Amino acid sequence: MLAAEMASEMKLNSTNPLFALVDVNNFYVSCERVFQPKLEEVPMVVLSNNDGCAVARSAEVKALGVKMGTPWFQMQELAKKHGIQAYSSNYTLYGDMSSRVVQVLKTFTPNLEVYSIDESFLQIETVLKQYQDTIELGQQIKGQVKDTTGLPVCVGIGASKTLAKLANHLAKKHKQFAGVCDVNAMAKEELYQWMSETEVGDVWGVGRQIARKLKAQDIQSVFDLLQASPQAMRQQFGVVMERLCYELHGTSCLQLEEVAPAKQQIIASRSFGKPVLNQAELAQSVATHVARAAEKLRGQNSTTGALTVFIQTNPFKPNEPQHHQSITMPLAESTDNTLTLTNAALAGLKKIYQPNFRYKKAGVILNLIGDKPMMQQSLFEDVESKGRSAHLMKAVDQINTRFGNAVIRSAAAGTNATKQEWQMRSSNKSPNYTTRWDELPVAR
DNA sequence: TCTGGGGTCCTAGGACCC
DNA sequence: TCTGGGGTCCTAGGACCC
Repeated sequence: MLAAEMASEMKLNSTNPLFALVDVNNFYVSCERVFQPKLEEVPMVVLSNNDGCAVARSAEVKALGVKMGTPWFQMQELAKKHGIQAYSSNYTLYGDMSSRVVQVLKTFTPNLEVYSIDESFLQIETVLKQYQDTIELGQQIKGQVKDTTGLPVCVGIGASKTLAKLANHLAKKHKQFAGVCDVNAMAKEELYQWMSETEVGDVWGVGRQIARKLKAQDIQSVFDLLQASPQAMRQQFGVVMERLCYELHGTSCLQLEEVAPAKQQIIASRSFGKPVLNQAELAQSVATHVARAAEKLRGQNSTTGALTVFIQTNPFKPNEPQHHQSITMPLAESTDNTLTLTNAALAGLKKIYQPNFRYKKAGVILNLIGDKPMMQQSLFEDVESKGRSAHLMKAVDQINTRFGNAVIRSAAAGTNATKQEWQMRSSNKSPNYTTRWDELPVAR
């Protein structure tokens, strides 16, 4: 290599970002263990709402082959055989522990993105000079978090977020890394070796579907994916996949997001422990969900212009009659008022509720995009038989009965009605089409 | 009998406008 | 009335994440 090239490469390296991903091991399980040290080494799981399924597994349970999301009732025998203990989840506790971890991480660098309840990305190239090397920094982070919170973490380091994720995966899986892995400092040959031993499905952003399609073309390992042309991957899977390929090559495409953007939607929903058969009980649960959602809404200083209510029967019981329905209620003006939202939600529920179904889940969604009233119509019932126009008409009818002068956005989309028939009025200032039911034409 | 609760981004394709 | 290109806006649905 020429001196000039080397110099330019050095310069490039000095400004290139370096990411560390800090991830708590078996987060929920580890939280429980902090407060009950006797659970250390005990095979255990933390269960979802209603103690339905395992949402966290200790290392011992993972080793037994128990998958994430396994229903608790399905692992009864295994639990008995291996003495697996189960705990109900305590999200308040986990949230608190999570922020303590973040506080510790912020003492290393303010350039930090809280990615999930148990993971943060740190941008570390600027603070590196205070340490011997990246491994030293990683070990310091790991030690500090453990000393301060009692929680075990692994640290993965790489030139892109995707590589940091991969490094974290290696640190978790292979003991010889002692919890800290830097794929950036690795010799190329070694990295490629690890990559060829790691399944392509383990890459951040490659889910089940894409992994299946990749494997069908004999792209089995991360290394195989690295060999593929990003352009070809884009052709097949889209731009997200292309970015992912570049990231694997060490070109950072995904930036650190230090300020969490405001949510675009807020969901509050729950499954019922046992089937619910009447509207009154559904109403009660919906009201609770609205209250929670409204709290979250105020928490981020937003208002919402529309609210979706949905109710569902149990999809795991295909032999029972299924009823999945939702309705979006536009609001006269954007609000964060619990009472207003509750009234709209209950009115919506009244419209979609049908007796003689065994309901398993209810929830509400607040749509916040642009703070504008927003309509999303999705009534699933009878779509096939009635066709789309009839379907839409019914939706419009339902809303209009309640609101008289309904705000309908894009109501004409997907129907056979022409522009003249619909006579929609719109302007740039008000992107919503306002119309009345009695002005709507009959769908053909 | 018992199967979580959140979120995001992207694409395809229709309606519409000029 | 027909044809058509270029562009925007919108929704549904798929795929992914923890």
